[in-house]
Amino acid sequence: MAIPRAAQTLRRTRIQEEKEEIILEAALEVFSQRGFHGSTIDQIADVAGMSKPNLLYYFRTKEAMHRALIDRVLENWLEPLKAFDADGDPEEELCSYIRRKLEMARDFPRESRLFANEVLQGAPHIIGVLEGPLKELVDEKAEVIEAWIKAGKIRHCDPRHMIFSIWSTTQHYADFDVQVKAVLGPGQDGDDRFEQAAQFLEQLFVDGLIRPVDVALADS
Amino acid sequence: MAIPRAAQTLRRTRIQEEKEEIILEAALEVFSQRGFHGSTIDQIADVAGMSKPNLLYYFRTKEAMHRALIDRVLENWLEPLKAFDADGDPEEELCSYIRRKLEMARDFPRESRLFANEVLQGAPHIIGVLEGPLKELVDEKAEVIEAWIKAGKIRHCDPRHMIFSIWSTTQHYADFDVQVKAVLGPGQDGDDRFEQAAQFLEQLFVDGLIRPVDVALADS
DNA sequence: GTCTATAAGGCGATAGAC
DNA sequence: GTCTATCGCCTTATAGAC
Repeated sequence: MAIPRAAQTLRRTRIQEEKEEIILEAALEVFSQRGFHGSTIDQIADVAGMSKPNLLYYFRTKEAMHRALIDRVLENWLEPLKAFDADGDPEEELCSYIRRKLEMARDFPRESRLFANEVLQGAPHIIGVLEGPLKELVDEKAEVIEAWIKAGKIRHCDPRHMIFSIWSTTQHYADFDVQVKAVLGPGQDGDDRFEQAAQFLEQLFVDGLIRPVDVALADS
Repeated sequence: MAIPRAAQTLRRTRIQEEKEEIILEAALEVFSQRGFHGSTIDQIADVAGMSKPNLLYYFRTKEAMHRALIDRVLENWLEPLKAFDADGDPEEELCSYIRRKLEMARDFPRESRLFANEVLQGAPHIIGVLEGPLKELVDEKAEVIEAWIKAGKIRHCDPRHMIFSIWSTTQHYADFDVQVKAVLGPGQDGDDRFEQAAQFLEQLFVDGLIRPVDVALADS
């Protein structure tokens, strides 16, 4: 028996949730690859193994599907930055943040590309998130970094641009994966490039932002 | 008088070139903002101030327009990396490359987004360039950097991932401009963020890759 | 060279049977 | 809940007058 639409947002059956899960998984696959405008409901229906009208039974419009997907993915996406801790050791926190972000680029490239596509095209659906929750989160973490600077634990630098540089360098391996693989050539095994990236980036950020402050220059 | 299509590629009149110029400028505006699939010929025609059939007189298909645009923009886009010189001082070369790339992000953000859109969606139209000319160029520059490393002029690191990190950090300010502006907030005047980025990135890369090798740690 | 008109097909969304 | 059929719009591309 059909359940009225209004009730769906309040209480959903297990089956409904499973179907929505399948649809959103397919939507992630398609939206992340071709962007919102480049994607069609047909493509998503194909991937989901369902008919187009059936998809539109669960999500009334293409936009609703996209919005639901964004909402669903956004939480996990911001988690690494939230985990950034003021009490920890700066070098350890920095490295662990880089590592986490690289792992996400490796394990959840579609999520990264979903947001990249969105932001690249002007972020029409999430501009509110960027100016609200995201900005507040960055402001909060920027204060942590400022405190480290004032305490002499890391070099003086602009905390916000430091965060940008971590975002860009790590997400690059998800968003521009085709280019990375093309430039590195075919001699690579599996996920080697992520290991190499981790090593390079940890060195870059640690030596660039931390080491010169409190560690004497000993070995090369 | 209509000139046969076949002749257009061989010899074009000034007027034809000017018209094509206008169309490609409009195409850049639209394609860079919405990606290939999200863009319509109508939108490009509007921006160009011409009728849709008129556009299709100069470029027979939407794909042809896109291809011509990519070809046209690609040359300038690779120039900064080509200018990377083995004979120069590593610190100077590195800084000047970063500065150049940041200037391009500031002055030609549409070109950056055009490629970002393309690569993000799997680079269907330029995969050949990535695997051919781009890879070769990077290979060549990687050797320069390797030579610097062996000469003890910069720290040991992976040259290709070093190039990736410069690309990603600088292009971030073009491709994700909306997000950068949202996070930095409204208190910014004009292009301040590019100045801040230049300062941060030069410090990061110089201290992270060069200074520890041959400069004693004196001042903080 | 540029226009209006239109063909041909893709797409989002709905109708209604089951 | 899921299907087939279809509406109505948008988009690429062409035809043909000027």
